[in-house]
Amino acid sequence: MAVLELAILGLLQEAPMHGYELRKELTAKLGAIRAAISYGSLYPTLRRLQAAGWIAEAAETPATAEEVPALTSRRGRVVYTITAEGKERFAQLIAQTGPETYGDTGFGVHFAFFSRTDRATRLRILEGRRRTIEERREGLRDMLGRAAERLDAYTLELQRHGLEACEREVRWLEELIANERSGRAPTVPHDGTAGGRRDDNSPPPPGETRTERP
Amino acid sequence: MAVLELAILGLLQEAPMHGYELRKELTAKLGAIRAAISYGSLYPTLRRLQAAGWIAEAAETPATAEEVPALTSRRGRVVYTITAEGKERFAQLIAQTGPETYGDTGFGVHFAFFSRTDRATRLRILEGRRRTIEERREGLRDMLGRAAERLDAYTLELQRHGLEACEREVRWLEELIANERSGRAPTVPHDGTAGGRRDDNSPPPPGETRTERP
DNA sequence: GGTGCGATGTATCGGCCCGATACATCGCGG
DNA sequence: CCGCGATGTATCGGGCCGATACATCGCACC
Repeated sequence: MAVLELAILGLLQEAPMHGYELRKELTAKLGAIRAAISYGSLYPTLRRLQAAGWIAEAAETPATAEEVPALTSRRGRVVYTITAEGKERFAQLIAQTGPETYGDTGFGVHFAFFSRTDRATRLRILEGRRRTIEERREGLRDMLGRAAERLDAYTLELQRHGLEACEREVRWLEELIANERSGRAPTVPHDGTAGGRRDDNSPPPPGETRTERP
Repeated sequence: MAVLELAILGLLQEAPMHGYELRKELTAKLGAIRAAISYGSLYPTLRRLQAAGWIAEAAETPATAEEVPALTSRRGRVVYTITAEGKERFAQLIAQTGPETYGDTGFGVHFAFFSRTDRATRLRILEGRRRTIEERREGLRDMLGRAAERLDAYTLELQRHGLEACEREVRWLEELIANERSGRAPTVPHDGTAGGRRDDNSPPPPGETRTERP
């Protein structure tokens, strides 16, 4: 359910990471959605995921143990790895869609992991989101029509701006949906990395698909 | 600090209301910002505001008391009124600006009450928001430039869409700022209701400014 | 004349996530 | 040699949400 849970599980599938690094990657991946993830959310979530068995702690020991045993009692960065159950959990979360999947942040985080989502689910989410935004749009239109005289000029201007944003997003979603249906990747092919022409993306070629990381 | 606190205080200044009605007005006024206010936030907040003395309970008795005393022990709708201290609190909250004023929801709720805000503060908020969005925009530009190859096509597309939204909002804010400086009200004069040509809006003509309400 | 259903209305509980805060290490420039 | 910013882990209080429960009223439908 939670946004962070999904995002952490997704990122740890690319590479093991410690909290600080995780936050940076999270901020990069979700930068368009929310400003920055707070440690006040991150660390408790990590603890929760670990307790559930989705992720495991792999304390970073400097090559050989016994080395520098207690000088300042260096706690060292705590590196987390995703477990097999965690991968299962991620797959389950990414595939299941509900009303909250179509809210602003819910949709954002799902979209950010579309390259790990099968096409049918992608379409389902895209269409659900479109539906949701269309309803919001209708609500704003009604308000700008019927109840216009009850609201002051600033509130009206806010609604107007919101309405425009809705219309724009619907158009965007429509494009994405058309692309999905025709088997293409999102706009601007860039190179071939994740763009190509496959009509589904089954679990990325076995062998973990991790990006290189020092 | 809280969004709801500000919004409730602002709405109760237009007319006394009970919870259910308050939620509808809240949803209308903030419809462009957040979907719908949850009762799970609303009622506890009302309790908090009442405890602090910003609002007061005015139990709705059907004309004469003693009438229909205990049949089904009708609890009746609880109507809330803003107190003098509440109005003071509102004025203080609306005038004080900080980093959280420039976040998405913080800005939205402040903007929705701009007709109760003096022009200097309006300009300060508008410019602070612009600054904030410009920074977000730069962050997204950097990501689409430097780190483009680290991200998949979908994440990239999400950033691109977010970047466009930022650019659009900056343009919108620029217009609003120009309008404020020139002493005009927000775009589209509509009629004269709240739009006219006053260069400040001192507390709306004494006498409560309440809209008619049955 | 009953019956069910949607709108009205108040309220609580568990849980996610945020902002503030605290504390410790490291490398670098002044 | 001293401060300062980046790296790094962690807790606490509190706002807000989603689910849930419960009660009344009026209207349509049978």
